[in-house]
Amino acid sequence: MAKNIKTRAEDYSQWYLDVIKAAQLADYSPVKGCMVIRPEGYAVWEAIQRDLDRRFKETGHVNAYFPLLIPQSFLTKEAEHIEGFAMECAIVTHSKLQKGPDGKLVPAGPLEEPFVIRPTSETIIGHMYAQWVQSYRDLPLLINQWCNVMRWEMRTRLFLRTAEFLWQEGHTAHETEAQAQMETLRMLDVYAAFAEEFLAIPVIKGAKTEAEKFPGAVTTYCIEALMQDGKALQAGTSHFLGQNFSKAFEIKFLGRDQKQQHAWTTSWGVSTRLIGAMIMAHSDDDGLVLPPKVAACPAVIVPIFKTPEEQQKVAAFIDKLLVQLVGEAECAAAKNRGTDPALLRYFFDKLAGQSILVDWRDNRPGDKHFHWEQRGVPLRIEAGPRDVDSGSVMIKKRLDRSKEVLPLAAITSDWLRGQLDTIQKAMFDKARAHRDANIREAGSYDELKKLAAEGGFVKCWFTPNKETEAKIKEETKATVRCVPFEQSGTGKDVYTGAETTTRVIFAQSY
RNA sequence: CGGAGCGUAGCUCAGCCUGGCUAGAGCGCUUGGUUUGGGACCAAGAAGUCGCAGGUUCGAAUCCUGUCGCUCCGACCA
Repeated sequence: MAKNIKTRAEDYSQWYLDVIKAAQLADYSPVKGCMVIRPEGYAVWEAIQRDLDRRFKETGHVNAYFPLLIPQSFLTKEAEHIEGFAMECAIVTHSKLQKGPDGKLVPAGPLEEPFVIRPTSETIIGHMYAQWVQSYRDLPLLINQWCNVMRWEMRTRLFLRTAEFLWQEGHTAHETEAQAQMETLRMLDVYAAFAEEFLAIPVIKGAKTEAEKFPGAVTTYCIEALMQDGKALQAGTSHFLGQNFSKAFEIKFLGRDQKQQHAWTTSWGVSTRLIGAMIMAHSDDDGLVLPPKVAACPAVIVPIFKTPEEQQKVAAFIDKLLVQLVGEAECAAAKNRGTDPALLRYFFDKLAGQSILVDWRDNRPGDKHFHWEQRGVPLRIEAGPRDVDSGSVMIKKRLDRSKEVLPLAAITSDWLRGQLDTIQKAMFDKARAHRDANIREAGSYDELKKLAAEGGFVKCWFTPNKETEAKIKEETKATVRCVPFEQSGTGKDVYTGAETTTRVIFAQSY
């Protein structure tokens, strides 16, 4: 039992923070609501970026960068958009600091037009697209950017909601409505596949209701995940923006019909919130559990020894093990990287940025056990004098705490890949089983109230409507997380009793 | 932004109510030694302008006012 982590049953919120702290994923910053993402945490973001970016390229997108500062006037061009974001904008109003009468620095050089720090980039990108799009031949325009954005949140939580966060935002412009619609759904599929295959988090795809959609969108689609405490978490969104932004920013082109028309645009994004989702979906009372594909270190080798003689003996044994896992060339290269000799890194998969660590630190084996366990490393390979004598190693799995003794010859790179794949799949299956066990149906409003209070996804017949949703939220704390794509049949609206063809998922959410 | 709680060493906290010696403990850290297959032990040592700013007082970690930050609950949101 980890002594620095509260259990989920004791205090779920504290558990979440303890896991982050124990794994050294992030730290608080001196600025309210902001966080420092530490190397262990940033490695998770890099893994996410690497895999998602590949998926974006595979769907024909290219990366670019648009500036942090947006002229304030841009925000006002789309009415719904400004209404949605006005309350959480940070504004830059001055260009310099000067010493005041009391010697303290005060802002000086007020700007003629204040800049808003991007809460999202639809406006500035719309402005640029208006210049870049002249003809139907310029379309589609498929651009993504990786950047930070700022939303002045009142209540923050590490990774799940911070004032500044990292994300990617894709912005596309199309010739026809159908093409933009198709793009919106295509990227939602990319997100869903990514969440399930890479983060091992099962998601439900669907549409947001009018009340929950992105300010300025015609339709917002989302992937919704269920956390271990029964709360839902929006893991990604994809917006069909119609012509709202192209009209606000004059993104016009000469069509095939020789007439000027407005482009159809989309935008879609996922953020560092995914790291929070991953933590809450998989971790346990002992700390972080990383899906193998996310882990920068998928396996750590822990030598066990007492005397210098034993250390030498074990070192020779581990050298053999490493040759089997990463090859001789990498073994030689690893020793010349100038990193901490007590914590050597051997690249296992350079493209995926994954390396195997060998923990030669002068700690006790028990310390190392907790160290790597709390950091979520999927596999531990232990080798001590007894193992050397028997020609075997001890394999310990983070996910289920299982132990297994295997002959040295069996521990090859293929074996490791196989193990990691198995663990990845087991993690997804486990999360899906939890999710499925927590989807329940409500036939009446009383039942919805009861089930929503218990947590989990609650399915029921319901025709979305802003006023009713607000009332239900007030009474149950639950909101419509999404209107799933799969729909069939009819039933009685859980609130009004009227016949409806729409089934939705309610849940309390993050 | 409303309600509640908390800010004292890197971490967890005691001391505050009832103001008064040089501000404490455990863990962690450093050094030395003994140890080492699931969070070792002994010894020595470093480390704090008691969140910050005012005020009351001969004297403030302690009382008062303000302010900032964190956590939880609510409203808002990726």
